Amino acid sequence: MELPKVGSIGEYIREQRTQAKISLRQLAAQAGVSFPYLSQVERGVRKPSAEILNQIAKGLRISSQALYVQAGLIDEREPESDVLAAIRADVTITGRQRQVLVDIYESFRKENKAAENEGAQPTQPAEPLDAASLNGHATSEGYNLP
Amino acid sequence: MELPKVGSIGEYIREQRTQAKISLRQLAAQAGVSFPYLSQVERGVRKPSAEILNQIAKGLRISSQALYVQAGLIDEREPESDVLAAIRADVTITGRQRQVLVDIYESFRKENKAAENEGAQPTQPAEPLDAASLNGHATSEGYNLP
DNA sequence: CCAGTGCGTTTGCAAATGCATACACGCTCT
DNA sequence: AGAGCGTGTATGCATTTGCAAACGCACTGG
Repeated sequence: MELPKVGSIGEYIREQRTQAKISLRQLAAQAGVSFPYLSQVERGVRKPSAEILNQIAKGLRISSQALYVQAGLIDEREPESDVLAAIRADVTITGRQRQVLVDIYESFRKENKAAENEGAQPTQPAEPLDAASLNGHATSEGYNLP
Repeated sequence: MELPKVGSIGEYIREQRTQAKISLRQLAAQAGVSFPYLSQVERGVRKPSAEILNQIAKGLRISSQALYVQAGLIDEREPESDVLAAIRADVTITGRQRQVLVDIYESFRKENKAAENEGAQPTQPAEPLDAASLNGHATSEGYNLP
């Protein structure tokens, strides 16, 4: 067994960045790293240290552990905590709210899977979500909910 | 700001090692790193990369995450809700999708809390997010909070 | 007494990280 | 035509990682 996803950490970061629709420099600024270095990291030229990885995770607003798992730095013995199970087990929300969350999550999964199978389609496949209507700019300013 | 815990990771490793009653060289061998380097790491002279950390964790038979937390590489905020933790740890959705889910969930929580205190009076009738526009079919009937 | 073995530490040194600077390309104005 | 601003990329260089080899110290036993 060779290591399948050794270099995938860079791809993953770039994927997350482009999905978030922020530029390399923006992410670098938010993460507190230099943009040329981030570029090299995304292409697998350089392998970032844990600190850099952590800061990138912060800049991307994703969990550090997700990055570590992708980088193969965590054995991921756990079945990547099931979101649906957690939602169903939550007693602080109503049944209807639960249903909304489940539906949205599943639709995300479905569209992501569809995007995968589409291969490299230059045009953005169906814009999966009107996230802009939720928070406007998720990137620069902090998001605010009423 | 965050410089104090630089050496604590080394202390932690050494603590774990002595507690396991194995020598520096033994641990180095099991972890697949050189013993001189491990010595430096334990005294805070060198700061190991994530890979080394992961291997040391393996050698110590402890969870990688414990080490990362000690090294300050994982923020380990309070347990939060299981739902949020699961969402943040999910690698199958994009950062923006993640943020949408988090926002929706938090808004649910907030409104529920407001409903508790106010009795049955909807404090803010304006829906914080039109999640229905995200997936269209998910909640055709809409979801007015009780 | 001092060879043999274990321990942890120090000492160079190749290789890598991470940054600042400069570069090439694309786009929009005036 | 350019100037200007945006993107991502190559290059030079200080700093650091991480290792192999050599070191000092304590304990054994032939």
